[in-house]
Parts: sequence; structure tokens; C-alpha cells
Amino acid sequence: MLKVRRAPVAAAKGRRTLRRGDRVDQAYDQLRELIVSGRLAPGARVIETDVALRMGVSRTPARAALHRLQQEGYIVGSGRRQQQRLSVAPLTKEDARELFDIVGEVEGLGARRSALLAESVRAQVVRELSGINQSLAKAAMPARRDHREIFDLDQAFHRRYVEAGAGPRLLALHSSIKPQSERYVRLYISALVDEIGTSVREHEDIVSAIRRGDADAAQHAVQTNWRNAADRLNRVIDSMGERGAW
Amino acid sequence: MLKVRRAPVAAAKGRRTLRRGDRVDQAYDQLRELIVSGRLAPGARVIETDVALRMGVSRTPARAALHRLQQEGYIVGSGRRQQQRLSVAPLTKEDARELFDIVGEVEGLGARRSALLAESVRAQVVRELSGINQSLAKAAMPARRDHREIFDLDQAFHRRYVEAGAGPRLLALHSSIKPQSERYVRLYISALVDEIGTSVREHEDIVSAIRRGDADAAQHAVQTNWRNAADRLNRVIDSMGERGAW
DNA sequence: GCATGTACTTCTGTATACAATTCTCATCTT
DNA sequence: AAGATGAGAATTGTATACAGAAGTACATGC
Repeated sequence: MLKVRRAPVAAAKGRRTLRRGDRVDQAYDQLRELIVSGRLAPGARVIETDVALRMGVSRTPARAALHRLQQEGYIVGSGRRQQQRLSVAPLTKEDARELFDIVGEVEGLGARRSALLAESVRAQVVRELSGINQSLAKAAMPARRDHREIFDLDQAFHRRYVEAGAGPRLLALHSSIKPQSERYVRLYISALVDEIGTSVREHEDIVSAIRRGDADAAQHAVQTNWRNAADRLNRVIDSMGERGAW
Repeated sequence: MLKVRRAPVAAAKGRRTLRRGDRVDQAYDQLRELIVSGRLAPGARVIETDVALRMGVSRTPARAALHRLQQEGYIVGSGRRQQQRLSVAPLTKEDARELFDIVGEVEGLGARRSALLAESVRAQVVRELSGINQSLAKAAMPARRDHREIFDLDQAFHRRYVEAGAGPRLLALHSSIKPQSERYVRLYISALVDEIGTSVREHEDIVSAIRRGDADAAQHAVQTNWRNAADRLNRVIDSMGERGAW
């Protein structure tokens, strides 16, 4: 007996057909990238049906992806409860401050736990951190600065000590929150790279604290780094105006 | 023309029919309560269809609730990616440590921000905190201890300063993570109340730091309180064995 | 001209049908 | 008897139909 197999929408649109369990992740990743990169503007309405169409899936996985993005804070719902209207979360000074504070706490805890690792493990982590930070220092030299490179190196630096020390919960929290800071950084990156030198110096404090196995110092150094980053960002926002929020 | 209106499943089961937007929340709340209270044992399989049936909704809202619980950490998925099998997150010593550390960071940040509030606002918060902590001290007197009361007072104490200082993001994070600690506390509560006196003393440090407006001290005091709580819990788990995990 | 009601459009919430995968377990093979 | 194999059950993933709510625009009355 012949089974009539419905052709998936994706195939009809020439998109590679996704494996059965990947549709939600696919939609989530794409959409998040659109938001983080700013191609989907802050405040923009997000309509389920459109998302589904654009990602080449049905509303069901699209909806799951949207819920996840909402819970993580990339998307906010307006209406009371019924008939939620979703839109891309706006970028504001207050939100930046709160977000950076939270990221600082999360990464600070990662650093603390890294500092508490056995010395042999720590040595390796410290070596890598040092290397990354030196590359960052070089990339920050005024001659020809590559924003993308600076951004990636900074990201790698922070990611390294979090991965080393964090358990599954903290790691999950980190990867759901940290990328949101990227929304702000990307928007004001050119103004921010001017102050990279400060960051490099703060990074050295972090490395040295982890090397010494001083948990309190490591945590504190990370938190300070992020609080200062928030200050720098706030100054930039003040001078450039809030972009993308009304 | 007559419209045939399908009777909702809930009505058929005699359960109050839910308003249109509330089904997911309803399922989420009920299920979370089942998990936190321990009536749904750690490690137990959770089957979508069963949840839907039990909550009197269809699979769609049940599914949304499950996703949310999974993202927050109440439920974990086993299978690789496809055909995820969900089960109630087990309670382990490592997880307790990580969870309490995270809660400490989140609440610590709340305390920090409370300490940075205007003095007039702070005065009111401090008054309330003091009151709650005194009630806690009384409730902890050996004569006739009411676990529920102690638990509620402790909870109220922490909630107060977080609410006062936190923004929307931090608040959301707090209410999604904090209740998970309750899973551990409830399981070992009788052993834990013996050490309430210590907690009361630590709370005094928190109050005094907020009163002085000393952000660093407030944050540190909260983190210490939670780290010590984790230590106490670990000792209890050691002496009683891990319950509910295999 | 402006308010107000009302049909209509748009979008979201929910239920359900169907498909794909994994699991279970009985039977067969050697 | 141990393992392979395959049928069927169980469970999850996806698409879609339908209904309810919110917004929109147009007509009607004053």
C-alpha cells in the first residue's frame, strides 16, 4: 500500500529538509542571530506566522522557539496575558546595566569556581587565558583594528574560565544570558574598542587571581570588569543617544 | 446556522474551564508544585500525554509548560536530541552546591542594588527586614518549632530585599531559580532547622550592610549566607544520604 | 465633524491528526 | 541459551484546522 507522504514546506521552498528534532533549534538559532545582529530591530513586532514561514517550518516549532527567546529575554510580550503580542526587546540604558550586572555575577561565579580547581588544571587554563589576553592586547593596538577579532577574543577569554569552572546549570545560564550583551556591544562597538586597553588590564587581574587560586579575588575582578564595562557602555550611550529604543 | 461547539476536555472532567490564555500557566504551576513538593519524585519519567490528561488540557499547552520547566531546570531531557525523554531532575549534592551558589549570586545582586537605593527607601526596607528576621529568631526558639513558619519567614526575608532592588530581568531570574532550592530544603528541612540560629545571625549582617548603604558588604553577606547554607545542606545530605537520586 | 457601533481582518491559543522514532518483547536462529 | 530480528506499542515531533480575542476601518447617527 502506498503511503502519501506530505512534502514538508521546507522542501517546497528549496531549503534543506531538517531532521525531525532540529526544527525548533534551527528556528531558535536563526531568530536569535537576527535579533543579536540587529537585523531584526528592537521593538519590532514578531509574528508567529511570519517566523514560521521565513524559517520554513510550521507554527508549532516556531512557537516553541519564540517561547524560549521570550523566557531568555530577547523577546518581550506586551498584552496582559491573553493574546500576547511579541516584539523584540528594546535596548535601554537601564536594561544594559541590569544585564551586564547579571552577566558579571554569572561569570564571576564561573571564575570563582575556576580558581578553586586543582592547581594542575588551573595552570593550563591560566596559560590559555594569558595567551588570549595577549592576542587581545595586540589586536587593540591602534594601527589597524579589527572589531570582529577584538570581539571574538574578548568573548573567548570570558568563555574559557566559565567553561572551566561552571557546572551544567551555570553553563546553561551563561549561554542563555551572555549573548544578550552582544546586542549592546555590537551596536556601540566602534566607540567601545577605544577603551579596550582598560579591559585588557582588568583581564590581567582576573588571570592572576585564578593563578593564585584566590576565589574571592577572581570573582571580584570579574564583577568589576563587567561593572566597568557597563559604565563605559553607559557613557557611550549617553554620548550617542539610545539607538533602537523609543 | 448552528455552530457546533466542541466541549473542552476540562469541562468534561468537571474541572473549572480555564480562560483562554491561562492553560499553560495553570499546567506549569501545578506541575512545578508537584515537583517542588516532591510528590513527583526526582528521576520520575514525565510523559506529555499524562501531564495533559492530568491537567485537563491538550498536549499543546502541556508541552509549553514542560519546555519551560525544562529550561528552568526542574525537568531534564535524556535522549540525544530527537525524541527527548523527560524526567524530573534528580537531587544531588553537586547540583545543590551549584544551585545554591547561583541563588546566592542572584540574591546578592539584589541586595547590592537595595543597598544603593535612596536612604529614605532603604530605611523602610530595613525596618521590614529587621521585623521579619526577629520573627524568624522567635520562631526558631526550641520550644515548639513550626517548620512551615520558619520556611516562610526565611523566604519572605530574602524576597524582600530582592524585590526592592531588582529590575525585571533579575526578578524573573530569581523567581525561576529560587524555588528550585526549595526542593532540597523541603527534603531535609527537619535537619536544617536545627541550624536556623546561624542563619538569623547572618541575616543581621545583611540588614546592617543595607542600612549602611554598603553595597559590597551587602552582596558579600548574602553570598556568604548562601554558601554556608550549601555547606549545612551538604553536611545534612552526607549524614542522611542522597534521597531521591540514584 | 466627531463619536460609536459593527463587520472584518489579523493574529494567537488550543486541540487533534498524523508521522517518525524509540522501546518492548516475543520469536527465531544457531 | 545468547543473541538477532522484527512486529507492535508507546511516545514525541510536526502540521494544521478551528475558535476566540484584539485591532482596524468603515458606515451610521447625531
